[in-house]
Amino acid sequence: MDNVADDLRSAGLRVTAARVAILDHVRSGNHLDAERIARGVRGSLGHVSTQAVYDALHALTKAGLLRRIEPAGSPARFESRVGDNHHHLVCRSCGEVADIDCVVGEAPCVEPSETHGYAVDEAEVVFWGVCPQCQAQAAGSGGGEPAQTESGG
Amino acid sequence: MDNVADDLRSAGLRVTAARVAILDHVRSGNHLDAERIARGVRGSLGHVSTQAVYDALHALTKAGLLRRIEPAGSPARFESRVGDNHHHLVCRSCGEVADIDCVVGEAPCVEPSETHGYAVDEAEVVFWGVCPQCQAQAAGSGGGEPAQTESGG
DNA sequence: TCAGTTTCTTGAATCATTCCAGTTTGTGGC
DNA sequence: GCCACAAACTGGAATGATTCAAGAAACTGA
Repeated sequence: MDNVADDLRSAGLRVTAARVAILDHVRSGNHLDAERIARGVRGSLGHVSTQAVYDALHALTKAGLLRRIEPAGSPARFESRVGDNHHHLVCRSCGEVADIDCVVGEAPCVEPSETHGYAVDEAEVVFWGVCPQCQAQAAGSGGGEPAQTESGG
Repeated sequence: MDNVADDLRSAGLRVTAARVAILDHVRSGNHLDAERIARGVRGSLGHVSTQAVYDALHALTKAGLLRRIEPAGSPARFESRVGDNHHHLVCRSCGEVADIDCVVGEAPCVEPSETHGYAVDEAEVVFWGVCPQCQAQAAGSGGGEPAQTESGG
């Protein structure tokens, strides 16, 4: 528990109950959105304002202790695995997010063929699919309705 | 111009002035957001409700005539290049989006190392950087403030 | 032209997130 | 342990993108 406080300190951030709880919460249950984090933190601290949660999340993200990911069509999520440029697997049905290690080592991902003059500093890869649970549910309900299946491309 | 109407028809959509104008507009100026599209369409048709624009964009996207992209932190954008699974280059400073052909052919992009049981059907790659214009501006203003530089990973 | 269905209009609502002003709390020095 | 300062938190309102709802208008095929 205390290493959380330590991490905050070494990142140059003040150690407050809210921040400790938030960081701890994100570390124990990864890829949570702001609301879920707020709820969890309130469960342990009693009361924390929404604003405090957003503020802390921004501070932690800026300090490099959290990483913010934002899959299309769902609110921002936060994860504690920072530093390695891993990628994500998002379920179209339930929105669940899973981590994936860099696809082919690392170089190919960050080396676009034409940069159009852009100064590229990061490559973000998101795989879209259906998670095992939703697959099972869809199969179990006789091929029901797996939320949205836009079949984009 | 009429091939737009044709495309609508062959996609099973009714041909209305709003839809023709919207599809035409997106094709001429790519990667536009809903508001910009609405403004442009109003410029040619006089008046179109915001709702009609969103509705048409959804219909066109669902029909496969448009593709919706949603870079983190900016409103949804629409592009007319569908079918090929190309990727995108997004400017951190101004939000501008550019197309990039698939990085390494196509296979590596859609083949994550571990799928965690997910049924993966699409890989989305977004390169983050700074566009030439914003680079020039930043250099011109003596290294000013290029919006946000979160230095994520 | 008629009927039926789809699409558009207007207005309000929703959701995630941010802004503001004032109070509280953590931190370092004494 | 106490003080002062800056950072963090509270409560409330606001913003921006998008969606919902109900009724009017337009498109399509007969």
